[in-house]
Amino acid sequence: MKPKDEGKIAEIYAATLVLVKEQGLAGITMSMIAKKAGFATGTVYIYFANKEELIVKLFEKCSTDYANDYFAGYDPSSPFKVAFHTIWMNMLRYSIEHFDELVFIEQCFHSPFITDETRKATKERLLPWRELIERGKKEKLIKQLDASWIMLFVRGSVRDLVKHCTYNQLKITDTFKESLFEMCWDGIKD
Amino acid sequence: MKPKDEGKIAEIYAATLVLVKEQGLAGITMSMIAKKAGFATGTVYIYFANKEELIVKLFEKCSTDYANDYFAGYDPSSPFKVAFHTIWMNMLRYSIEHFDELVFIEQCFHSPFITDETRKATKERLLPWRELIERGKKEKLIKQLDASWIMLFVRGSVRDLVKHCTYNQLKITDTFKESLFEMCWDGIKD
DNA sequence: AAGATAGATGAATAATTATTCAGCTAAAAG
DNA sequence: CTTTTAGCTGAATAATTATTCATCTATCTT
Repeated sequence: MKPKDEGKIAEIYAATLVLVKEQGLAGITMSMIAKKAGFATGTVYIYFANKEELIVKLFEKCSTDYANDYFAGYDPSSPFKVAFHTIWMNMLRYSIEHFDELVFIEQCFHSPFITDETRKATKERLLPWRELIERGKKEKLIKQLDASWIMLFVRGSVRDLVKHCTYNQLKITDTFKESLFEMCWDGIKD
Repeated sequence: MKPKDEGKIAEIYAATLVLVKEQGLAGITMSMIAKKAGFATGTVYIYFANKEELIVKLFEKCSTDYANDYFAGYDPSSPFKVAFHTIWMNMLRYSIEHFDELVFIEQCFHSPFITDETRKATKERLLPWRELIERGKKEKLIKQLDASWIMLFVRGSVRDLVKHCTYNQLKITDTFKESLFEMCWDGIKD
């Protein structure tokens, strides 16, 4: 028997992400995905039962990758600002390097494919980030605002900046990154 | 002869916005729109040649309304921080009161319906906002960063916060608004 | 090396959705 | 009040897209 080529799943995912970035979730079809990935339409159905399963599985993959990346090198015992900086930079790096995944996740959030439970699970993966913010509040280093607001303030500003830079093909330098960090930090610090 | 009921256009628009907010651009059909608006599918085609025209016209309407609202009560001769506050509050108010339009515009940006020219035109409507930021830089009141970055920093943070509050049905109080404003302001001030 | 099994193909079919249109209705004009 | 015109309807049709499947192919097993 011929073994399943698991590498094809990655190719299907990659093709889907590129197409969604270019056309949006509303603009993609299964045959477009197959063509972009370089094989026949029917092949996609060997790996995924249908379009919905493909989208949902890709969403879950992106969502967990995203959360893992968030906490790379994060040491909860380090000083607050250091820890915050680590996660902030991870967030920025992920947004830049996996821009198509960022767009895909965002589009899925407003689509019939993703259920409320999935949405909730996605948020829960960022719990350590929330806990860090709470710690910053306790240590009186940042403003005494709801942790969600702080998190959204930070993420929202990073996201829109990365979008702008990506669409306008602007190189994001280290100096630029530190300037952005400073904006975020100044915004939340006590 | 029977006159065209121009009010129907508004009903079609409203139905479309609600559906896109609930289902995303990928999840809506012409019959869903007609049903939601309360009349027959064919009627939609009396007012719009096809689905694309409907989406594009609605996008343009939302986009101009948005830009107009941005500058309501804006007096360029007032002190920088006052002017900034006015526009910032307009942005927030619009995002809250016209949340479905916000979602719709965002979805359209990543869709096959909107062309690059339309995207560009949308940005150009916010020119006075850019000019205000440049003025703030000249007056050394805000950081010497690219005006686009400042604008995106502000808009991104506001957008994600409004999304969160809307989806979680949190009431946005005046105190809350001023707290958010302060975060933004602290982030960009020199 | 031959048989067996599961992957790969892409044209055929099914399902969904966009769009049309023949008949119907309401309002304006005369 | 009648005519006329254009809006309205929703079932019918066209177009698009998802999904299947008969056939072919590659590779594993013995």
